[in-house]
Amino acid sequence: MEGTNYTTKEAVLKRAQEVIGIPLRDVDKKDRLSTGKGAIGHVIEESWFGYSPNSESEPDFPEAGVELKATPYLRTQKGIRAKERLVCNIINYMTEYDKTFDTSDFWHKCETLLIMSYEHRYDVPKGDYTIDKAVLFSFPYEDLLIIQQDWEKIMGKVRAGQAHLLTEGDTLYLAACTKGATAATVREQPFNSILAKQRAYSLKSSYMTRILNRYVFGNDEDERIIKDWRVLRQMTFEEYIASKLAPYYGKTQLQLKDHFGIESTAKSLNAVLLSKMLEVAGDITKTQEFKNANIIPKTIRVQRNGKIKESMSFPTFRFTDIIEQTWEDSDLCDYLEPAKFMFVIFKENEDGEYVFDRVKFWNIPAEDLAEVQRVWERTVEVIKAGVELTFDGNCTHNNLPKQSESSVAHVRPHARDSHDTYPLPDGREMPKQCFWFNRTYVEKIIDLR
DNA sequence: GCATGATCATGC
DNA sequence: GCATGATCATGC
Repeated sequence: MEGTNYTTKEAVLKRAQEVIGIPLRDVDKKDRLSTGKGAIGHVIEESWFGYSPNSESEPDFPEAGVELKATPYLRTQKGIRAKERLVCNIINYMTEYDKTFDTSDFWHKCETLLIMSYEHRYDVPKGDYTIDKAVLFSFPYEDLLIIQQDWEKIMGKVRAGQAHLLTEGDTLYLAACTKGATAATVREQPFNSILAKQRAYSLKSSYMTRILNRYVFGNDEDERIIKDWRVLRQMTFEEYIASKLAPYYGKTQLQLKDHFGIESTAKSLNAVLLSKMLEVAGDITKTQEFKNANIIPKTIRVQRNGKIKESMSFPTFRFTDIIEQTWEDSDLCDYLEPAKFMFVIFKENEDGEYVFDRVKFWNIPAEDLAEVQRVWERTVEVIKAGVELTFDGNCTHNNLPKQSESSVAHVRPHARDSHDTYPLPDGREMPKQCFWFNRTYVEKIIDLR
């Protein structure tokens, strides 16, 4: 049974707000709290609103047109952050593709959300948790335009017979995340006999962080890149960025510096240049669009010989953490799969100066993510078995996955020096390491080979 | 010339 | 003090 006792948005919201501050162990009548994933949502639905959890295509309160979502957040030094993506309904590839956004299952179910948020606290029993906020959420129009573009992109792949190639990084705010008992849960798709992973519509955790800050906690807005959202009726976000930057293609770093009157050091120069070109006052990575969509800018410098000198690094990992993780919930997968990279490409000219060539938006394709997974799993194996370290009098060599072993990724040190270490599970110390994209793989991504 | 290990520089 | 982007040094 669905939440039929609450037939208006106001009635739903009123009831929701009455649970604020009550420890969940006092709310839970059916001893649901200990049941793992989704337990808190179930407690609210069953014990507070008095209906059984459903996974149908109707919203939880059909007459009121409201979908209930209990969602956790974290308090960090940098403020409120969503703990995870918000997962909505499973995508029925077979029926959804010939709908429009307005008639889609997603919009039917999630047009209005009742967001009930609670703080996730490690080492605190779930019974002590309380719902802290309950708000009705409708998507602001400027976000909705991007979400519609995201929906079209997802359906574009389904219509092209590529549902099996969907990944979270394809889109900006609304994503198709995997959902199923195991990674092997698959479904049919309409234009290809290859079975595709079961996926659900989801709001990226980066976008959820924004919703929580702005609409649930009422914190200040970050600066927007797109001041007048109506441009998104004419073009996609990526096209807009490219249109703003294109006039500067072909200029050297020095010319751009002069043009904008910047006196900056090498490291932050490119970030500052980007901000100027996009007419953003502050830090480009702090804008709404970049934060919402998890866009990670990376500068790539192409040498005169058409090659890239260096591989691309990612955050370091702790040996003792990584062996506790599975690939699906690993830090690396969390980082890479939903990320949208913005490569800012400079090319060296005859005079040895770096010329702004272009930007390229990119996210990792499913098959390459699978290769990263292979490298990651081998890394975990080696660490679990005990890394072999040999000192040749100069350098310490190891047997973690090397660049020569994969076409995509490898593991290498990323530390201040060889004394900047993390402990191995057996107690030995090893210089901090991280995953890197192979130099040659980056060259392939930006069409150099 | 390139892979691999090591380290520097900057900003928060 | 640390994370992160960037780069160097050595040996095959």
